[in-house]
Amino acid sequence: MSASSLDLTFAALADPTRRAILSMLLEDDMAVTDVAEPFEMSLAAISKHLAILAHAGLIAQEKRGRVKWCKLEPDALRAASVWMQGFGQFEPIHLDEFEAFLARELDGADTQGG
Amino acid sequence: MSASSLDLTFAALADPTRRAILSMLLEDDMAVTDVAEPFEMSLAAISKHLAILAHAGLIAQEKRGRVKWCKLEPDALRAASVWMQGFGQFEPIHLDEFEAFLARELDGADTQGG
DNA sequence: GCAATCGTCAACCATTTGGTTGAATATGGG
DNA sequence: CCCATATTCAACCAAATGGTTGACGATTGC
Repeated sequence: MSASSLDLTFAALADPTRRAILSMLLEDDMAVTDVAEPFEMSLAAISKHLAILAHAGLIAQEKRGRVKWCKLEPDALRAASVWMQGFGQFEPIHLDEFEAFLARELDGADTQGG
Repeated sequence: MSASSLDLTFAALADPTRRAILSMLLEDDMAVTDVAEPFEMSLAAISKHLAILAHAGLIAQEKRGRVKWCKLEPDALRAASVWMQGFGQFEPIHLDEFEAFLARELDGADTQGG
């Protein structure tokens, strides 16, 4: 209970399905059903994942009509990013690296059956 | 099983005790017993936490004599940092922010009873 | 109005997680 | 050698996690 913001953020990011969802939302806002479409799990499971992401502040959900739109809230990553960079004091990061990651992650995260 | 590197990293970081341990190791290498000292949980519990951090590559453990030394491996954070920054494209991060975080985290992570 | 669509809720289940305790395995020192 | 120290192992436990299914409440459109 009452886990810290960092707890929630890192825990949310620890699941590959949730990271894949964030990657999808990076391209465009999506309805819950559309988020669920590429995954092999039930809509209810995706709905739970989205609730976890929303609770961590990583996405915002807005209901318009019967459709609930999900959009990325990248600012929520800043706190965690601050935390991590404080340790590493890394050189600047290049987009290439990030895109390589996304490619590797998406190549498998959408076929997880359990 | 066979969780990805990012899975392991983020999952390891999701626990406040483990983040507190990393913060401690930021200042100096430490023996397992000394790592455990400020916490209210058993040595075995800390030993498990350290194993999780080591498995995620966030620390290295080297046994010299009967003492097992733990040291930070900040490079392991780079992959996760790359991932996160790709989303946020944040402005440069200042050490002040990080230190503020550490202060807030340490002010409570060592009194968690369960 | 009524059926179809969108999404969540509730109950359930298996597995993982984070902790405990007590015994066991090094290792070091008098 | 024998005892203390340092750490892990093994068994156990409660609670959390990630999934399922079926029923349910909203909303839309014919």
